[in-house]
Amino acid sequence: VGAPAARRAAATAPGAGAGDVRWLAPEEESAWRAMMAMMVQLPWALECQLQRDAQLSVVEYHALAMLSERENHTMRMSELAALTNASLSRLSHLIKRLEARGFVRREPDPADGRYTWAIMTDEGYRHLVASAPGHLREVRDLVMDALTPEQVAALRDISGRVLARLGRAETPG
Amino acid sequence: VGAPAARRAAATAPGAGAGDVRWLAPEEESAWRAMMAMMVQLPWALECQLQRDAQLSVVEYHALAMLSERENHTMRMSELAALTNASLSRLSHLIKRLEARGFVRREPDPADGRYTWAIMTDEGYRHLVASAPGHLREVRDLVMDALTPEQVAALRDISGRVLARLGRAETPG
DNA sequence: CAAGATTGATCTGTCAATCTTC
DNA sequence: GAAGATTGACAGATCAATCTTG
Repeated sequence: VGAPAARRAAATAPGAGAGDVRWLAPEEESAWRAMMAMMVQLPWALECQLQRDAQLSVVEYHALAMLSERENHTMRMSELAALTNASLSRLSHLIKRLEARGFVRREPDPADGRYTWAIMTDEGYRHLVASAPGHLREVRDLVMDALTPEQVAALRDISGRVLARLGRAETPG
Repeated sequence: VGAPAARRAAATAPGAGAGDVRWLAPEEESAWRAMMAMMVQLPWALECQLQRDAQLSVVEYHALAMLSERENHTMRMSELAALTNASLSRLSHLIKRLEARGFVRREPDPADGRYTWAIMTDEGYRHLVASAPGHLREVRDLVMDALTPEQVAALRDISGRVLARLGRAETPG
């Protein structure tokens, strides 16, 4: 992970537990660099396409897509935040913007006032439907069509394993 | 890619070229969702660790790491920007901050004043060396140790293919 | 005037309160 | 008081100039 020069130095460094570090093997190093580059450039490309063609960010699109899968195009803010990998605070800001554009509206849950329902409007739905083909084309073009079916399956497994590690740390103690 | 509900609607939509869209197969859909979640959560986890333990962002760490690999810990701003997947503007702001902390300094190229050299200081190098083990541990823990050697190799190939697609679009015309 | 680099305005996300409801 | 949700202040990235050098 970067810094072969730092590696040499750390290998001879006195304290700070540097001695028990297992550095990356060359295959790991190259995999890591490629993955990091992809994780920067791919989201960026998706952002550009969606912004240009649909004036939406990827999270905004994702939020609308999640809502479209629900009865009445409705979901609690907290659940929507979890599904879009966003903090509640971020989602709140984001939905406020979509609300100003008329794509979503909010209502407190009549049964339990602590909850807020995010409700996609018909206009929001139309916008999503109009935006979907272009976004999908980009995903196909940059990822799915670049990979073999075996690689797509491997990608799912790999992502699943990494996500399991990530989830493990979330509830410390 | 999201919106199965939108898929149904788009399938019956009249115009706008929605008819020629090839939607994602179920295996593709699940791979895509897992990958997207990973691409959000993994960078975030790395940011948290580095920020907490070394007061560095991932890009900042990456920039220092790239500098550490060069003779005299020196590189042109434009080259460093390319290697860190950052825009020149972003790097300029970023280096300014690192400069204020004494980790880097800048000098115009004596031979060609258009170029600027970014030079990592000894203090910056010491900080990088001190930060590397913790960052590496996180990468191992969340990714490398979660995967088989075959999966690591697959990840490199997959990333390479996607990066090739991404690179293809950069020079339009 | 083309390319490297910097700057300032703006937008978005994060963080740390705060508010509300149960 | 705990959980869902919102808010405002701040930090960082982008974009569109701008400046400089060759």
